[in-house]
Amino acid sequence: MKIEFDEKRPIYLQIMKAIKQEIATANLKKGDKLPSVREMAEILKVNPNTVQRAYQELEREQITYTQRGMGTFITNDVQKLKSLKKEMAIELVTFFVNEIKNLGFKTEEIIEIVKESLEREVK
Amino acid sequence: MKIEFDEKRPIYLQIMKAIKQEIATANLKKGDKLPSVREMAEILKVNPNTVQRAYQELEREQITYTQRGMGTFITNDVQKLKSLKKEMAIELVTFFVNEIKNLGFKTEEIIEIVKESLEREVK
Amino acid sequence: MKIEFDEKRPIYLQIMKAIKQEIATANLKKGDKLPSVREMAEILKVNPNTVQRAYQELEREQITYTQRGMGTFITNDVQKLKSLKKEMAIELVTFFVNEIKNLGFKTEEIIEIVKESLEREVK
Amino acid sequence: MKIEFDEKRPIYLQIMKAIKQEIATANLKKGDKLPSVREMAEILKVNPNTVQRAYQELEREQITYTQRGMGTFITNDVQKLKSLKKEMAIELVTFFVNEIKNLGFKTEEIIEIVKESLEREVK
DNA sequence: GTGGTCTAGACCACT
DNA sequence: GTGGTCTAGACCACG
Repeated sequence: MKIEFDEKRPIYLQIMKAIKQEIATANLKKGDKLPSVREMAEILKVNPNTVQRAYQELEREQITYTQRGMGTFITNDVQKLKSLKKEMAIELVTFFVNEIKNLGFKTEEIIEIVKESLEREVK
Repeated sequence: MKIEFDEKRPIYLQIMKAIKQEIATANLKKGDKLPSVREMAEILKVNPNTVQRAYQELEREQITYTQRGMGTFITNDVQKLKSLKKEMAIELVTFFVNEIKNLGFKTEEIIEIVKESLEREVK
Repeated sequence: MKIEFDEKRPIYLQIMKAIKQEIATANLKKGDKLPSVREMAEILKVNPNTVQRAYQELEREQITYTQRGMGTFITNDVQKLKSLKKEMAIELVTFFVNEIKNLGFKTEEIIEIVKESLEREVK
Repeated sequence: MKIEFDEKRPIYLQIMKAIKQEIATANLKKGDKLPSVREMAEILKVNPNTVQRAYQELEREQITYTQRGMGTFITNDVQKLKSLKKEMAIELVTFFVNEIKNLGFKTEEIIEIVKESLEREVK
């Protein structure tokens, strides 16, 4: 796992997001063990406390669970994992649609803009 | 002008954004006078320093200009104002496309999701 | 505010609890400002990070809110504050009743024991 | 014996507590043999080290004793077993009374709350 | 080896 | 001055 840190946003949030994306793309599956706090800290060239913070928040969101002395694991609640991808997508899309409407674009225009952007990506 | 502040993100940035959106939707036009720092501060129930900061940054981006003793005005550079809308849209869309791809969605799916979301909005 | 730290339990949890008790006993009321992180750290002879952690968790529980650059305040949600006392009491009592039943005491005995203990306190 | 582990509190303490409760409710009597460390570990789906630790501490508190090659047994000191129940009850009650007073409840109120809670339990 | 907590000290952006 | 984040380094209990 590699992360290009944004420098502006809290690192622990970026770690959380990266892990969530790994789950969304099924690179991380239920029950998978995450690297230990120290390992991950070394991988990311970051202080262990920062990783700890990220793991803690993930656990609070019930995306991971920890077993004393064993490590941190992706939850076995498959439903949770499925809904995670959906939730992230919905949040992202509604944010996007809101913002773009605030700029005064109409429905048809928006579709057009997105298509354009996607084609540009393909190149 | 009313803003629902997020409290988590810098207030001055939220003010800047709101003003830019007013410009994008043509509620604010070239040469329009902005409320004075104090007026705006009172309207938004915010510290004058915060408004000051927002105005300052807007001027640095050459979206506004100030005339001593007269106040702060939207720039007369029409080109600037036009490109503003486009820039904001592009930035938003590329951000969106990047993020949604990171979630593992394919091109066709993305269009579908956006359409769905737009239809939901219409209701 | 003074706290006698337990040494066994996390300090930040003990700080949180102390603040909640201040609220329950109405020593802290809606909108009251808490000492700044640094002040409180000095008062309690504790590292600022530890106080920070306590404040953060309190905010997550919506018992406090923070205003950027202004400080941390008790929530204005009176309902929340009222229910806080009730919640704490209920949690405590149900815990107690559960535990004491697990020891095999019967209803009448329990009342008796509590009364005894209260009389002892009075002395 | 079944235990629903809390995962937040040390497992070995939870095992100790469960055994003590079995004694308090007379499900375990003087001289009774406890399951071997390995058996118990399998029953509770727990690392044998953890059970070992629990048994060790129980022995340190002279609640059990071990005979080499024979296993671990509840002490024959009937006095000890009787006082165990009393001790646990006293500790629990004084803790409860302390806490509830810290919430600002008065003596009469406390009795009332406990009664209410007990009635609710009966239903 | 594992996570959890804490101290010390620092830097930053915001008000 | 305020909260928020981070690093460095340490200690602890647990498995």
